[in-house]
Formats: sequence, structure tokens, C-alpha cells
Amino acid sequence: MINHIKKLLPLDKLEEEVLLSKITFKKLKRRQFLLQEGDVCRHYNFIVEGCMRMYMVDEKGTEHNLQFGEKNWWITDIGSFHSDVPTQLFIDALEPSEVLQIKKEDLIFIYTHFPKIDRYFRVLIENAFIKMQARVLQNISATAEEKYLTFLKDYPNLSNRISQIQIASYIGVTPEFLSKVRRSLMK
Amino acid sequence: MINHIKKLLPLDKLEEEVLLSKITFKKLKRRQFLLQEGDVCRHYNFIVEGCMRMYMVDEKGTEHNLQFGEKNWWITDIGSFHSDVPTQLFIDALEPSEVLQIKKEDLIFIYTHFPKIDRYFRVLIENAFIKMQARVLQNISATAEEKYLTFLKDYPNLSNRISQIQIASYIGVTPEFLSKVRRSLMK
DNA sequence: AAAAAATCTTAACCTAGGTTAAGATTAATT
DNA sequence: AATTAATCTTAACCTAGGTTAAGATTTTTT
Repeated sequence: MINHIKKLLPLDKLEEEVLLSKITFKKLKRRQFLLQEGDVCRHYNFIVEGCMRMYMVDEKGTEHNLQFGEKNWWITDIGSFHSDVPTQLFIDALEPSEVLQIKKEDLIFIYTHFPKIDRYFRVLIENAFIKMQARVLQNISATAEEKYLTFLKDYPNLSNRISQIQIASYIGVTPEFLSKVRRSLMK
Repeated sequence: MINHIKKLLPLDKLEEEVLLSKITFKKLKRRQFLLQEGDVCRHYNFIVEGCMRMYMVDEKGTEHNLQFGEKNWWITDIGSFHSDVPTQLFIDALEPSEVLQIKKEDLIFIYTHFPKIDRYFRVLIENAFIKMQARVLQNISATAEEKYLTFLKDYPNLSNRISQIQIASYIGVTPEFLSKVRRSLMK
């Protein structure tokens, strides 16, 4: 994580030490939950190994993937985290995974004492926002085929690791229809 | 704008003065553009009067509304603004409008010298991100009727002021189909 | 106040994508 | 290695939402 942050901005020894001291490590088996509906999201989670997803389950029991995450990605329900409100989301591991966690009070401590790290997290959110915005545009304007091709382009690593069921759920179609789309792309 | 910011956090005289000194005022007629495809978005825009929208135009010429804004809302293509990259978006006025603008270098100056205002803009983005996330979830999981009802609930003021064409474009259906939805809701 | 432009509705017909279900393939678990 | 469970595909049929076009209504502009 430290190395990842250092790519965006160099940290001095003190900043590095403080960050390290506030981090806890967690190992997750395949399918194990990091967050479940009704929980309050208490941590920012940084994935160091594996692959995870964040999703919602509707009244019919269908899962809808909001986000994936792999090595060097953050995965957190920011809404629940900041408002201390129970989440409607789940986060679980698609593969055996390892995450680093920072608690809210520690994060706020770091924000107030280390402006450089504060800036790092701001840029993080700005980028996440820009991506979400692009995704909304796709959602309201593109066909399933276009959405699928965009997914392959944006997440080439992920698309080999995760099942089509997960991809279908992310772009908002059924796995059966995604299968049709893929066939028509092949010929 | 100052009053709006003050609701979220009290400003002292100096902060208020600096903000005021960096702001420029702009009046827009109905349908006038604040940003067009190909421009680099150079300002954060705060709406003091009127109603605006930000949208994309696809190859077929169809408009897709990404965001509306009314009094006390910010409307800006953050992606283009931060990367100095030409935008693919348009911002124009749905009603005669008035906006306050802050240039990028001034915003950065304020960020670095006034942590309180810096925090205000961070919260702004965090909230915008959370809303976008909720919208993606709706997009991939809900029917047109559900999306329409959510829009009415989330933006009760806007839904009386703007045309159904605009609402349809925001939720990602044709105006004709939105008309069907409304009829079936009325009975 | 009149003319022009934009909006809203309706209806007939079309299509992208959903549903159900079954079989084939692959991956996970014992 | 065998069993179980999950994934992927296919196909027949269904439905939410799109398309085209025309008329009625409302809003803007002159």
C-alpha cells in the first residue's frame, strides 16, 4: 500500500511510519464477507492480494455488482463509512484475498496531520467519481454489447479472472444475454 | 455561494474575502452554453439562479443528461477540469441562469491556504460520488418506472421545472416511453 | 396577438434484452 | 479421483422499452 501511495506522491519516513502504525491486516477466504447489508462500514479497505466485489441484492434476490477490486485497489462503501449509516451493500472475496484496513478515526487523524496523504485520498475520490460518471453515461446511452466491450477494455486483467456471471451483473444484463452477445461478437 | 458554504462550515472574514475576490459572475440566456464538447473545462461553476444541465451527445445526435443543477448547486466537468483534457460534455442553461466561477489556479490556491474550504470541496465530491454510485445501482437494477419515481422523490423541485424530455434523457429512456410510464402510473 | 417552435400523447409495430429450462463444460470440494 | 456445485451455452418464447409518425397542447419568440 505504501508503495502504491508513493507512486502518486513521495512519503517521508514519518508519514510512512504513521500510516503503517494505523493499518491492520486481514485474510479472507473465497466467498468470505468483508461487509454485509446492515453493517456500518467502519474501514477503508486496500486490497493487497486477490479479487473482491461490492454489490447490492434486490428484493428478488438478484445481485448487482457495483464495483470490483483487485491488488492495489481500494474497496469501501464510502456512504456508510462517512455517515455511520447501515449499508445496503455487500463486499466479498471472489478469490482468497488479503486486505489492509484503516479505521475512520485513524484516517481522520491522518487527514488532519498529513496534508500530503489527505491530498492522496482526495485525488482517489475524484478519480473514482470521474469513473462513476463515465459509467452512468454508458448506462444511459450504450447497448449491452458496447458496455461489454468497454468493460473488457477498461478491466483487461479482471475479465480473465472473473466469471461472466459477475461481468453480466456489473454491466446490468443477464448472464444468458451476455452469452448471446459474446457469440455474436465471435463470428 | 458564501452563505451556502457557511451552512456546511462557518467562514471567518479572511476566508470570505479571499473567496469573493476569486469569483467571477456570469449571466446566461436560455440555451446558452457554459461548456461545449472539445473545450477544456477551466472553472468550477456555482449556480446562483436558474437551472442548467450537463450532457453528452452520441453519434446519432441523441442527448444524454448526466446531471442537472439549480440554485446552490455546483456543475462542472471535473474530469476535464482536473486533467486539462478536452471534454466530451456540454453544459447549457435550461432557464435564464446566473453562475459564479472559480478558475483552477485560484481553487488550488484556496485549497492550499484554507484547509477549511479544502474540506468543504472534499465533502462536496464525496457526496457527489455517493449519489453517482446510487444512480449506477439504479441503472443496473431498476425498471424505467422505478427510475422515474426515484427521480421525482430525489428532485421534487426540478421535476416541476424541467420537461419530460429532459427527465427521460436523465433516466435513460425515450420521452415516448416515459409518457407510457406516466399514464400507467396515473390510473 | 400571431406565428413558430417545442412538448406531450397515442398508437401500431419492432427489437434488445429477459425468462425458463435443459444439457454440456468447467471448477471447487470431499 | 470422485462428487458436487457452479458456470456457460442454446433455444423457444416473452416483455420492457424503442421507433416512427401524426395530432393536440403548451411554450417561446416575434
